[in-house]
Amino acid sequence: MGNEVISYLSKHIKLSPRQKELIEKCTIVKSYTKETMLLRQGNIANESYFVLKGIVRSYAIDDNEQETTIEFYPEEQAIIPLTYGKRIPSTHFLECLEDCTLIINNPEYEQEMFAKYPEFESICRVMGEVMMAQLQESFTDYKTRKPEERYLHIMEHRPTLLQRVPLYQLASYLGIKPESLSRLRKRLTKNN
Amino acid sequence: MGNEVISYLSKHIKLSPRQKELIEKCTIVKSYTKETMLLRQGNIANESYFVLKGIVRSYAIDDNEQETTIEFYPEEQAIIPLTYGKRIPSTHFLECLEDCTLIINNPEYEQEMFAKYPEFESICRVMGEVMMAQLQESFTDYKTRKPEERYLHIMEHRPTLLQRVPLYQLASYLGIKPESLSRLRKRLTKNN
DNA sequence: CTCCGTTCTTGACAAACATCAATAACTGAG
DNA sequence: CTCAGTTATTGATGTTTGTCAAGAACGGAG
Repeated sequence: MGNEVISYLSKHIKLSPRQKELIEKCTIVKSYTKETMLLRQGNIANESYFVLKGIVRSYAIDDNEQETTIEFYPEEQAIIPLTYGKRIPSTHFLECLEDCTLIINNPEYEQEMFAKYPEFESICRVMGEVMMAQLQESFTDYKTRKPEERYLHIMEHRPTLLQRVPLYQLASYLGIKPESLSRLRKRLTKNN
Repeated sequence: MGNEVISYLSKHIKLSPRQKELIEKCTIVKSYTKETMLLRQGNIANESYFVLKGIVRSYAIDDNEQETTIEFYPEEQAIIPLTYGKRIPSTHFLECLEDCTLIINNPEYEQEMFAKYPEFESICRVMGEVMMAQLQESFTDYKTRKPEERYLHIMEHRPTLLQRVPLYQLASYLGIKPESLSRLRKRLTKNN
């Protein structure tokens, strides 16, 4: 069951057999139905996740009631809420877009693990660095590309997203209104 | 000399006297003149930094030779390049916009520290989490706000930036062309 | 199958930004 | 002080997105 985490981590660091065993032993897995809210804006985020099956969306609602999609997390993605482990209210929602199977983690459990197995801290640090690099890369991408280019980039690199996610959510992810995404898509099909 | 790092870290975690001593002891400080390139696109990033004095700009140049400013790092900011500690070429430039005094770190030195003082790993992990939260917050801000709102946000929260940074660089940071920033500023002064 | 609510598309028009080109303001070297 | 190079502003014009409104397509409940 924890094999997916191991395969995820192995892409970034070498894990000893002992560490693999450790991870396998310590994962807590839960399942959620579609539309479940894992976290609401304003609540305290005391869990982090790793997606084994399904897809989770992170989004925020601003003062004008506008929804902004921060990220889609499909299989093999770690989700660490912005306010994870802090005592401040969350700025984001976390919603299951499909039935999901997730690995759950929380700060207390984490601390326990760190104390029991010091190597765990290195693993978490590396994992944090990986996520950081990914986040910074998407930010750079976002600033560098126009909405149309961002759409094409997704078409190329995450094509399954289009089948799994409603277009109005994709639009808010791209930073445009649904109407604009619709026209953008029309433009692209005409020019081919 | 390392006092600034301690004051920075103390904002986020409680440091024991021993840890403070440790940090003070282990910092390597260097100075650079204005316009020094700390890192070039395509090179390997084997240093991370903490700004004691001056301001550093991170930017990328895309296929169309367009410059995109990723971030400005003034005093009390940590700089960890996207590709830090990896063997892949950097996607970013790092440039001193003023004469700078920086604390230097590198992966080997880090590892040495981790081995010598295991508590150092916790400190680094927390620091990583803080940076991650900041990054995610700016990303959300960027997606949520229009260029004009982003400009006003900077006016309010980082007013000194306007005195220290050329407008064309600020424009690329806001995600618009210099001409548009110029008009935006004109609009704002007229309406007051 | 029908109906209702959600999601997606289309149209018309306004607002903001991009682009190209010219000029003005500023800065530092000599 | 003068000149050259960089940085900032302004103007004219086109493209893209936003907005408001209406209708089409889709999907699930009954």
